[in-house]
Amino acid sequence: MLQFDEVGEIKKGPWKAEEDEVLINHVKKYGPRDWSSIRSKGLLRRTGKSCRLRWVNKLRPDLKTGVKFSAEEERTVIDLQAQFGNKWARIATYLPGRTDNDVKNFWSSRQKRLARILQTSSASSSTNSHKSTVQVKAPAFLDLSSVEAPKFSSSTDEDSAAKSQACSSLDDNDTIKMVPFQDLVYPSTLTHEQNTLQLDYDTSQKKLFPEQESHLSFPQIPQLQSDFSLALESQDFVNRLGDPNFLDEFEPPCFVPDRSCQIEGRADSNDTVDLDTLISDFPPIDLFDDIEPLPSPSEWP
DNA sequence: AAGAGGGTCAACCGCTACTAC
DNA sequence: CGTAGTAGCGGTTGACCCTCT
Repeated sequence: MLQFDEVGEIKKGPWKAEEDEVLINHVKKYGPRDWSSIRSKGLLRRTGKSCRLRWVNKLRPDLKTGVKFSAEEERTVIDLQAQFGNKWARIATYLPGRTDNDVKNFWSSRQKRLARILQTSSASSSTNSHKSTVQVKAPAFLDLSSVEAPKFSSSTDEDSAAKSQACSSLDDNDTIKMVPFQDLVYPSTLTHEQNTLQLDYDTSQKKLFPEQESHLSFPQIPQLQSDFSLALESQDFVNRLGDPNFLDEFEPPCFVPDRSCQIEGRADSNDTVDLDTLISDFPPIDLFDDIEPLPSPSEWP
């Protein structure tokens, strides 16, 4: 329903096609400026602010309207948000066709989703003191015998160092390399039987990562998953998931389930988390905290 | 089929920065 | 330098749509 300012007859609410047309004509004539003159000339009963917003967010000719954020764009936003914070307008300058409003809405949705998932996860594990178990059902073609259990059950400095670099990622040649990643919690044991990987977590291991105590409940798999998420964005990588020898490229404790795998978290509950959901929901907000800052905008291609 | 819940999007509001006088 | 007007930005809200139960 349209609203009117009692004093100035300011029109609010959704824009009509006729109003858009007037606005577009004004911009064609004078350029994207003098927004308040639109009202003073009696062309529209909208404030200058409202006109500017409408142009910037909806009428600009170069906008990607109705197109979802690509994986590349999502990565860019996550990356730049880690670097710049909530500077949506600045971030939007790196994304052709996207407005600050688009970026803001994307981020806000993502935050809500993450919050909801983490809330659910912590609720599901809150009744369990020190143990949680995650099972990964791998597709038949994966040879789980090639997966070795990590040896992270003690808390020596050596292991701690190993943990800090125990996250795999892809280099330019799509091969796996180890990179520092401190946000992971590793299973105390990893066993496999037929087509199921079982990861047991001893959540009492607070000594190693006291600052990560909040992560020592269920969502360990999402944290591992963040790495898969990065990896799976390489199409070639995805294609090779069907290769029976694929896992041979991985070093323990890394394993890469197929997208169709189901991951079950059993922290005193029977939660089932769909892998695709996890992939789309991660990497976590702080995933990029430990990587080097991006080059300055002038250095961008 | 209907209601609830969640996600997305457009638009507004309040504040700050900038600019002209 | 101070002030008023304007532009721009980030946060928030509400409507609408879709999915699930």
